[in-house]
Amino acid sequence: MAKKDETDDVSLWERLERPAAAPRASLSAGRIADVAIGIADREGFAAVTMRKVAAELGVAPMAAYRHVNGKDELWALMIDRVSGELAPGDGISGWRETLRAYALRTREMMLRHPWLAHMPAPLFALTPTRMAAAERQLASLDGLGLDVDTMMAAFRAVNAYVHGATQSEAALRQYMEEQGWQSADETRRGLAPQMSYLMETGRYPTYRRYTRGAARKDDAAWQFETGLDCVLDGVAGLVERGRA
Amino acid sequence: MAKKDETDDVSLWERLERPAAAPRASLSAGRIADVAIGIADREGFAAVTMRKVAAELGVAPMAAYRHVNGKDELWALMIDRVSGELAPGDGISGWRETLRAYALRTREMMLRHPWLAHMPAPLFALTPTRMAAAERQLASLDGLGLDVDTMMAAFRAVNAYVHGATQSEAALRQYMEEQGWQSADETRRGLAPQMSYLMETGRYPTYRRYTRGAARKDDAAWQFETGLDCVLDGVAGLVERGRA
DNA sequence: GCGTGGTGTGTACGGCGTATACCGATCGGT
DNA sequence: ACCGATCGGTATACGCCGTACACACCACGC
Repeated sequence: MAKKDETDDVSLWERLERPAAAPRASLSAGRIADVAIGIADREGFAAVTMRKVAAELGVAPMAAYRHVNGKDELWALMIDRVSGELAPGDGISGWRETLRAYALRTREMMLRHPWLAHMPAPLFALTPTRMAAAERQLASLDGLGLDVDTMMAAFRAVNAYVHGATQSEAALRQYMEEQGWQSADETRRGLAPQMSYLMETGRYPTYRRYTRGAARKDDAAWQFETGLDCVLDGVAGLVERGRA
Repeated sequence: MAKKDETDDVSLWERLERPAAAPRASLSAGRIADVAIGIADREGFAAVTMRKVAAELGVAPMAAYRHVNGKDELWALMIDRVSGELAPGDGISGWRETLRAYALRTREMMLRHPWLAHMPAPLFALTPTRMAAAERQLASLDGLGLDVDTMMAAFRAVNAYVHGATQSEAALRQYMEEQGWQSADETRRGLAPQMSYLMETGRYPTYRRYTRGAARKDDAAWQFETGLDCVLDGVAGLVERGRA
């Protein structure tokens, strides 16, 4: 009965909040997730293997399955753990400041853990730590005269932008690391063989003008914040119209 | 010499544009990619296997490797093929109409092919068909008084939003399909065990209010377009300031 | 007629996720 | 103080995966 069936039936998160349940265990879902996060940070998403996690814990490959139902659940745990880095400090007030702070911290988190870009997206919604972040952002939009649908749409718009923008930035960084490229120039040199064929077709004149003449081409933070402020300006419009 | 080394050295895209190179082959990179896309559409991202693709082509597992360097290259091909569905029809004019049309079509494309959400992001940048879409969107922002950096930032902002928003929508749909849930109500019922524990903690009052009282909770198109118009409003601000 | 090179095949290797059966230690009830 | 139940970790095994490598075939230019 007890634990095995519990692992099947009860929500992962409910199980997690009963630390007293297993005092004589050397493993725990938290330790497993931490080791997995370490591997992912150091060696990339694909290197996270049930067997490698177990090895790093000095334990047989199957041992982890007593605490985690499978790889999917491990992923959910990794996301939840790492999302603890999201909560911004005190002293922020107002919806714009709140959403902006979360956006910046989300970007930092995803750049610190580039493997997040590979995670199946639905997992992102349902972990408790992520829900807490969502709650705080939603609450900052409360009381401005918006209906709940519009509040949620605004929240989602900002977060969709942040995820989309940071995913491509993180994935590029990770790709650079895999290839051993250290700088933007080195990357351009590495990508040149692929790129030059495309550019020489003459089909992409505007794009070409950008690669030649842009001043902020390598300033990822500027690009991110410029886009972010666009989205926040749009939300501000929504808020004004809602207030009226 | 010839083909094997060529497969290693020359860009995939350059190879593709020489159809005359191999007249007596029964396979081709295009056919392989099409079959792979079919499998991904029907059975999901994880079901795309070199072996399964080969089987569907009635060919030995290793045969595909004569035309495609490995699974990564197959992915790039799949993305490029499917991106042909992006180009919007005629009769659109102005940056806002152009960006909006691409956004809507990108969403439709990603919902038609939910496996796109699982693709490593850098591949998205460098395929010829995607570059063509980028070029057309960038060109629509040209001549408005924006510098190239700002043009690119605006383009990226819209596309980041579109990808982020549609990824989570597509991933949710795919998850529903995996679970056999057909409707929004069925999904809520299926998610309830996970959800109710979280909600009953009382930590997410605003979120709870949304799940109870929202009118457009299941209108994904409305949510997408509301967010999209936010972002476009933000870009409009950028354009106005650039014009001044 | 014959080498040559492009195309598909067969075999094999190492790694993966995980089902299943197992074993010793520990605990609750008596 | 005992004893079954249960829990944490183990050992073994299966069927899949991507792909390296050596080989067989066939069409062609000479």
